[in-house]
Amino acid sequence: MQLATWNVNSLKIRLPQVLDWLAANPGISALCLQETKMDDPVFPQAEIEAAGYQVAFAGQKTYNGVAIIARGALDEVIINIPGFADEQKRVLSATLDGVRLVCAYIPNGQALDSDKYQYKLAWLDALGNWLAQERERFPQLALLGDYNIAPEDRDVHAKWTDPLLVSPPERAAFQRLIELGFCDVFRRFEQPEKAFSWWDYRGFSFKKNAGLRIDHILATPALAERCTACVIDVEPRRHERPSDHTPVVATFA
DNA sequence: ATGGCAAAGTAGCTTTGA
Repeated sequence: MQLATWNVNSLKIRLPQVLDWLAANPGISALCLQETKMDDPVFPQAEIEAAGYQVAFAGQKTYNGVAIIARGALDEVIINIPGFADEQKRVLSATLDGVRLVCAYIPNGQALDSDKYQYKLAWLDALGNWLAQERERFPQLALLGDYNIAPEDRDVHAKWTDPLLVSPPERAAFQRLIELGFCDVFRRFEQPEKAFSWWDYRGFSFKKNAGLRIDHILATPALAERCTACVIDVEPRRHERPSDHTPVVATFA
């Protein structure tokens, strides 16, 4: 089983790239998308199903929007974090072959003095509270998405000066998930130095590999022990008109 | 200190992202 996450920064623009990537990677069991940026009535469900997949989605125009594309049936689909009032469509959960998938687009935060930063921290608190329960209901659970947090300094290129995405409260929120028992499966394996999942569109950042690792796959212990590989696939970032993020893929026995 | 790039909404720009 292969699980993947990709912030596509508009599915309207990126749908052909998503379908091409799935065709080139036929072993993918589920692909979690963030920033689809489209309302449900215009979601390209028919095109995705025609390619041989099932899909669940929770859309919003302009901002946010999440979806899960899967090879099999997606059961018990839930939108957002239960009990946490949120206008924004940022979380979508479903069960595939006994594995609970949580697709999340964690808020960016904009700036440390912004209301959006406080929203981000409150949001992460609610996510942690909820997942503390979900991991009991679903021993095999993966949290896949754009976390908008670079957990450690090695996940950040040397020229990054903005405190956002690396601030102690943001990293503490990530660490809390680790303390709940979730495993950053990427770090279970030896990885190249300067492995990033996002590069700014500006200033030839990708060419210079000036990026951040902010897209992650966290797994409960029972699922993490099945993990045999986790890689960042930079190929789509080389494409014409790419998303600024690239897919992260984890393989499970 | 600032812009730089891309996308969306909407029609000359602004807002947001990370």
